[in-house]
Amino acid sequence: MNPAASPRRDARRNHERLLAEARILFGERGIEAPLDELATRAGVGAGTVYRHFPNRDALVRELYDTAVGDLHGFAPEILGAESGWRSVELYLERLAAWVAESPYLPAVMRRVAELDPDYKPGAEFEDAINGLVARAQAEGALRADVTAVDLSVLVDMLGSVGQYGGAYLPYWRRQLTIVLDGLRARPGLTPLPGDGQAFDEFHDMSHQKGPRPAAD
Amino acid sequence: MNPAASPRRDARRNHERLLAEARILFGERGIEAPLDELATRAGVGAGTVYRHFPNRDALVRELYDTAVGDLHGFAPEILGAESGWRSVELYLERLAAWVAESPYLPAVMRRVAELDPDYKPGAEFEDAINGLVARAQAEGALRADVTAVDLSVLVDMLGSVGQYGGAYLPYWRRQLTIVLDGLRARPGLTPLPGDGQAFDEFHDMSHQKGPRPAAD
DNA sequence: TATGATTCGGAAGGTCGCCTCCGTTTCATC
DNA sequence: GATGAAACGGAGGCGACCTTCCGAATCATA
Repeated sequence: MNPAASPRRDARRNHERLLAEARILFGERGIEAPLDELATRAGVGAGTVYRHFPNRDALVRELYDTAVGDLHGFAPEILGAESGWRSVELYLERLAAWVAESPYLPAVMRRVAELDPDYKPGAEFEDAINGLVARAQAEGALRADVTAVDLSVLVDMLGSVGQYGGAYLPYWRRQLTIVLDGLRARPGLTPLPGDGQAFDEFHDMSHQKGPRPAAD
Repeated sequence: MNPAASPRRDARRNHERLLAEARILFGERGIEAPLDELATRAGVGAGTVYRHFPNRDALVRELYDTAVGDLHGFAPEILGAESGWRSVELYLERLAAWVAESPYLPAVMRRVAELDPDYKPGAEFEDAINGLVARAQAEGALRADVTAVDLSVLVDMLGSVGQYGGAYLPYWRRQLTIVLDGLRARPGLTPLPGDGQAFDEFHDMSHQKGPRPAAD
């Protein structure tokens, strides 16, 4: 077979269908959900799942890569905002909304980190986020003691409502508003305790590579 | 056997040991982790697990009940604070810390809600939390448009760092500080969008009983 | 529409974890 | 320390899920 040949139409359709159903199934039942169930939902046989993804990890990896692809789609709007502060708002809003709507993401990220600890395609965004924070702080709009990592953690926190089955998706922007009010530069802010983390630590954290609570 | 008789000492010890190891194991691998593994970690045979907990759900229920018991321990300090605002601070700090240190909790709560949808022992705290919010707002310290449910959601969000394997546990109080600064009453706050939720909705959300993202 | 290559479906074997069962051990009491 | 009751341990049957395999179906090309 020609390795560069484009796959047959039914193969491509099944591949996309499997990815889409996997996002839903893994979001509902976790990334250990039975692949037989995935086959049923996607309307294919079990064998077809394994032709497209040799094993569960290959499927998880591909979900991860498509998620990183999603991220690229957000960059123009967020970075092209008319002010640094507006970029901060968009960064929190757009990414938290995306995380909230992608409940399969946290588990997928953790699994990928277990498989390939040094695979960090998100690192390419670090400079952009740092620049966005610096711009908003230079405007005097964003409090001076927050770091880009702090904002990224807030995205994960706000997006964590996605773990709750979608019931809270219409409401979480109230918390976003509170957070944004807490990020505005103004007199009398409480200084943030401790030092901000480095991006590497943030990656390890959000992919759960750090120390476990108290394993044996 | 006498139903009120206190169990033998070895039985009580194994029971506690199993609960403790289950919290760790479920926190690391989810509540579907193999019970054989639990037996091994607790240093008992598989049969002993099933004598203490007829099935996995019984174990999950007991973990839930001990967690609700934990909650009672927090009430005196939080409600007895010298001001309403200080109560708000303590509420967010103590409970978020507890959630963050209990990564098994979210999954346990969801499972219990599936098993007993009307079992809501936490409802007894509603009045206390509402009172705490009212007091802080009457002081003019807490922004007027937040509800007790908003604060409870923030607790879950801040505590969600517990899902990340403990790597972020030393750092999340930076985000707590930002949130508290956003909760302070002051001129120029952005009004919170939409209406606050009722406690019933919050229960259903945090136990993931609401609608799922897009199940078939 | 004929042909060959590609993809599909689902049966079936293997593995892993659930849970039971009962001979053995530990505990409480005398 | 002797005795009965309670609890323990782990082997093993059972079922669910993973994964492979190959005849059948579908697609692309002429």
